[in-house]
Amino acid sequence: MSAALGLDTRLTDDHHESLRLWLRLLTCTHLVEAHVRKALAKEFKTTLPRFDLMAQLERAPHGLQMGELSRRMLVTGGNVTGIVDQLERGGLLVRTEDPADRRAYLVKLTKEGRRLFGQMAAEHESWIAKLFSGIPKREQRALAESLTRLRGQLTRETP
Amino acid sequence: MSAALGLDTRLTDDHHESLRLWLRLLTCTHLVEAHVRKALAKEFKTTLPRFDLMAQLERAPHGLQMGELSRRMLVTGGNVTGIVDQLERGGLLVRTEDPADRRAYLVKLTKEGRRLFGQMAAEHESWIAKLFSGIPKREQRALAESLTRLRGQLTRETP
DNA sequence: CTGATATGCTTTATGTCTAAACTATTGACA
DNA sequence: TGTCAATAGTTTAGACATAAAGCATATCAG
Repeated sequence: MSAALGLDTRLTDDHHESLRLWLRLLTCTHLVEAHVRKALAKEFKTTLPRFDLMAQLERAPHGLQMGELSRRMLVTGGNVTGIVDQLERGGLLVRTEDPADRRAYLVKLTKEGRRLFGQMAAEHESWIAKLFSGIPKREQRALAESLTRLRGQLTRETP
Repeated sequence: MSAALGLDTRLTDDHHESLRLWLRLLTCTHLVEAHVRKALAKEFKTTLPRFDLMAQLERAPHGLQMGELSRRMLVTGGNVTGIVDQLERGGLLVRTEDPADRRAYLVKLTKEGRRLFGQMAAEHESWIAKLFSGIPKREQRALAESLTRLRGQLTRETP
């Protein structure tokens, strides 16, 4: 945690401004991730990737193809296969045939999956709110907007 | 009841604002990470965690204990063991005895490790600069400052 | 000095992630 | 229509990550 602090303080040169920003991004993300991962494990015996995948499905009631899940989660296809396998074994989602393409599945939450995700999402939101509670809402909004521009830049840069 | 309801919806909005910020952070970090990971693999046949570990050692010429590496990199000790093993096998660092504590090592870059890291760090910095080049320096600085406050909040929140 | 406890590191079991190779289906096109 | 590249998904091998248990050494209280 004092990790990037040491590195950052050394990078006072203006040429390193981007590098410093990147290290801050990385550190903040890791800190939040660690907190959420532990909370999900403790409270729900589950993991962040599984929660993430369920969150994607929640927003797509008609189901998503594996590849679409992969793109939205920014992970590779093989990875999605494994996570879907586990959630399917747990009865939280199902692979259904895609009537339009016999190579593809449409992955959908089960009723139990929706029920459980509802519980988890509510808790998750309150964890996040608490973690960010020391930052004024105005600043949070400004941060989010800057990051939106950055995201646009990054997706244009790396298609 | 209606008073509580109004408060509730306002809190929920705040929650969503934080959640939005968190998702942006995560997405931007993943995009940059993916880019850097691929570049490190392609140009130097190495990985981000190894690069990261070497970066920590570079700033500590007298060497670092495994546990200190673990704390600075925000990962568990067992993880550091594996990465140090690989870099040691590759001749890029050495475990030396800690004269002050016979349980501990001091891990140090070798001359070859310093040489290689120098090359990688220069390239790495230019990749990052390019990825962030669409964001004005002034905005980058503001972003980094906001993230510094957030980092402070997070390390206080999750000790 | 001695025993209890804490610390530094490694090992193990499990889960996540990538890249690359593989199977099956689709779709374009000559 | 027959061919063949592209696409959807899975599998494989290997690296990274955690938590938890284990071993060796330090440290401290009595």
